[in-house]
Amino acid sequence: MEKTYLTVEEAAQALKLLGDKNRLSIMRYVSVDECCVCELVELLDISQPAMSQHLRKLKDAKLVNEKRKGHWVFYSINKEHPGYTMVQGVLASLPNGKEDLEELSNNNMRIICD
Amino acid sequence: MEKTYLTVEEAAQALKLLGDKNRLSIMRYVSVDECCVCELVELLDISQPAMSQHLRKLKDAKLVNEKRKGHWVFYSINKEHPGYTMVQGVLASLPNGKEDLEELSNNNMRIICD
DNA sequence: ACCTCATATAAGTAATTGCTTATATAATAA
DNA sequence: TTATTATATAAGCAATTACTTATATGAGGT
Repeated sequence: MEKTYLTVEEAAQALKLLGDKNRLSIMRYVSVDECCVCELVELLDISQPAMSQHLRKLKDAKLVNEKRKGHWVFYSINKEHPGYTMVQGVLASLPNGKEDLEELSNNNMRIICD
Repeated sequence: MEKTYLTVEEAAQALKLLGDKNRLSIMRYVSVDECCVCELVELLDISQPAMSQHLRKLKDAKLVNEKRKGHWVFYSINKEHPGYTMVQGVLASLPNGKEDLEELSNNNMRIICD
């Protein structure tokens, strides 16, 4: 596996997006499992439009994938992004989002959206 | 060596600073060797006040150290920063700044400032 | 067709950003 | 002291940011 580099511009563009605590948390969660918008709203405690706007930025930068399932739209980390390795490195220095997602499950809050 | 985590806020603050191509390049250079302001101005081709302002932000966040030597002020990466490991991970996905610094040396441009 | 739910978009706004130009400070040399 | 050099700071400004509220879209159920 050959090591490939990002340009400074590419890296800076991705890092700028990660340099917001809400978006960084979104990445933390969608790197564990795909999440629907309402789950992320629940986890981060921000408004639905604010969440939608953050997700659009991440999607425009191709850092996340979008997938519709009926009413819901699920987002997941894009492992094909050239900066994926860098992003994973960043996320590795943060506590894993898995616990928070499991807590959502335990409270039967995954995909409630009511 | 126990693994320690950053908070999302701590990481986001550091990443926001890295999310600018000029500051990211500064970090790229000062991680290789300590650099004086005029060298960084030469390397990045931005104005001296703009450089000074970027350095102040990095210094305020303690991502870099400052050291005076006569006329010159040298900056170097702060290995004691809690986010140092994360920063190194980010820089590892970029081409090393060493070549550019060596080119400066070859052109006898290190600490000219004239 | 209509209603509801999940999500997206639009428009407006206050705060922040990264620059510019001009000036101040700090260190050394004459 | 005065001059020179390296760097920092101040003030101003256009662009960008992250939110808000209001409205639109898209999918499913009745």
